[in-house]
Amino acid sequence: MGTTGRRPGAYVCGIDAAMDLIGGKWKVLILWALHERPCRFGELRRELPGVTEKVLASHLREMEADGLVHREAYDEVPPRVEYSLTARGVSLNEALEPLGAWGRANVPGMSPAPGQMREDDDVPLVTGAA
Amino acid sequence: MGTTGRRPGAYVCGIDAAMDLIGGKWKVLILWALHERPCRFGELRRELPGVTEKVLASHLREMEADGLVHREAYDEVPPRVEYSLTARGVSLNEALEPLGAWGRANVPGMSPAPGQMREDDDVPLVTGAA
DNA sequence: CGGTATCCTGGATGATACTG
DNA sequence: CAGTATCATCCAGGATACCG
Repeated sequence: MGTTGRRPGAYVCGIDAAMDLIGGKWKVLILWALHERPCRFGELRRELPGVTEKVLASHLREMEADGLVHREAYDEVPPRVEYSLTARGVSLNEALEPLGAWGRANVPGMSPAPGQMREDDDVPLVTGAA
Repeated sequence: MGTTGRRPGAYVCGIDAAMDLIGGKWKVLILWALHERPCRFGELRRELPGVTEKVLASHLREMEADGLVHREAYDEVPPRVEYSLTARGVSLNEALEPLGAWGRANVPGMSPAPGQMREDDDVPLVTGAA
């Protein structure tokens, strides 16, 4: 699933183990969107400009299998499904924090034109949770 | 270069910006190895079981271009080249710390058989650099 | 030793169409 | 709305061979 293709328990260090869970092209963005608020499938799709249903669904299923995302299906008509982060997902997101900060500080092309940016770029910076 | 293919400055958040720099299959491992000590090309190759020269060279060139790795070529016979981390590389490595800790704690298949593991799994945890 | 030059492949990603 | 099914594509990564 990940980027490394090193899945079968042959990880060299914790980082590439974690990387395998977020290696998908949209996974950190999903984590990101979901950490804001639970989202329905369609909402999520709108949050991630350019993702296709197939890929989104597939990523979501993988992340669910990895225990990062919780899927709640309501048996209604029309159907409604809500995705949210599990505690594990939240903690992963927090572990990703410093990397995000580093990227914001060190990667050019991050400074977005005002009105063009996602304001939610300032994150909680929690340290107490899992 | 990265995993996202979102390079041209169209990053959604700092995390995927950073991810783009470490998305290569061996990049975090290179960062990892180099944070231990500067390495020659051949050493590096031995550190990363399974990497090919082409890919290693290519990753190294990208990381050099990204300002993460410094390449020092000594004009000797036989040729000698030493790779080391730049301050930027060191700081990225540090930003990766929490993710590594998360992976070690949360991903099964990480608990290595004694003697099979890399003991260098405990890292400096420096906070003052870069 | 420290690479570069080619060719090739798998699998992740994308496009499109269809369904309960 | 929330997906699944199929087919097409792209390219990072790998294999191999050769060079200064």
